[in-house]
Amino acid sequence: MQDNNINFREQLKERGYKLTSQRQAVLDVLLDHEGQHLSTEEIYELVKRKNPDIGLATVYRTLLLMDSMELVYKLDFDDGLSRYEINKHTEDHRHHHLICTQCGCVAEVEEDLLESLEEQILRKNKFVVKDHRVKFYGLCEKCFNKLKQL
Amino acid sequence: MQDNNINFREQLKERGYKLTSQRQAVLDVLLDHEGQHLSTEEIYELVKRKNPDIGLATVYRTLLLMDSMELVYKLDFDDGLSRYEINKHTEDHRHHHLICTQCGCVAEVEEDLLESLEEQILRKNKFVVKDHRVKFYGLCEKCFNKLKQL
DNA sequence: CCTAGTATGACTATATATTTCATTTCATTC
DNA sequence: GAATGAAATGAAATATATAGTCATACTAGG
Repeated sequence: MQDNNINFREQLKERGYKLTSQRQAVLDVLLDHEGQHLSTEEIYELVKRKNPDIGLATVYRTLLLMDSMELVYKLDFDDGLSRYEINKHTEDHRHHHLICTQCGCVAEVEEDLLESLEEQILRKNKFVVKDHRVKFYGLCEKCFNKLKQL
Repeated sequence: MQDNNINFREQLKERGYKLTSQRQAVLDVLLDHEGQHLSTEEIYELVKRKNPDIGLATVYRTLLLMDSMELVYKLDFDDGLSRYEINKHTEDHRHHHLICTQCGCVAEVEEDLLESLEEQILRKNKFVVKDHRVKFYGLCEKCFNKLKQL
C-alpha cells in the first residue's frame, strides 16, 4: 500500500504532476475495488465517502490522467459510460471480457492467446501491434441454463 | 442493388416496420461506402445530398433499427462517436480492426482465428460466445517507418 | 381511395464529459 | 519554516451525442 503511494508520487513527478489528496483518494478507491469495472460516477460516489468535498470534474480529470499514465484501463461495455479498472502491470498481456447479452454481467478470461494472430498481422498487414481489446458477447452459464429450461 | 431493396423491404415487414424513402436512402449510403466506417453525422450529411429534407433524428433512428436487425455493425474507435459499417453476411465471422495510435487510420484483418479461444472459453468459463469484437492498437506501416527514421 | 398504424421532422430533453476561471494547494527555494 | 510560482481544485457553464415528444405525413393493405 505504502509502495503504491510512493510509486504514484514518483510517476506523477516524472511528468510534472503533483500528488494531491484527491488523486490519492481516487487511486485508493480503484485499489480497493480491484476486480470491478467502476464508472466515473460510481468512483465519484465512493471517493466522496472519505473525501466529501471532492468535485466530479476532479474525478474525471484524475481518471483521464491515470489513463494517459496507463495506471488504469478505460473500458467500454456499450452502456453509454466509461468504466475503469486498475492496471496492475503484473501480466504481460491484458485479459479479455465476457459480456452476457442477457443479464449484462461481465466476467474475465485470464488467457490471452493472441500472440500468433499478432505475429500474422505483422507479417501480412505490416502493422505493429502494441495492445488489443477483446470483447466476447454471449450467454453466461446462468442465463444459458435459464434459456435451456424454456 | 434491386436485390438489396427487396430484401430490406422483406426484413422490415417481418418485424412490422415499413420501407420509407428515408430508410432506403440511409441504406443506399451505407452500400455506397462499403469499406468505410461512417459516423452518424457523416451518414446524415451524405444522405442529405440526395434527400435534403431528412432529419438527423431519423438517421439516428434508422441506424438503431438497422443495428437491431443486424444489417449494420456499430463500431467504436474511441473518438466519442458511433460508427457504422454495412453487414454483408458473407463471412461467417466478422473481421478485426487495426487502429493506428499515431495517425488514427483504421485497417481491417480478414482472418478471424478466435475459434480455439472461444472453445476454450466455453470449456473453462462455461460462457457461450455468440459474437466478439477485437481491436488491435499499434502502428501502421507508414507511421512505423516515420518513427524509425528519427 | 381509405384507413389504421407507423414514421417523420422540428424541437426539446437528457446524460456524459469537458472547459473556464477564481481560489486553493503543493512542492521547492531561500 | 515562510515565501513563491506553478499546478490543481470546485462550482458552474458549456459542449456534444443521442434519445424522447408530439403533431403531421406517409405507407401498406384492404
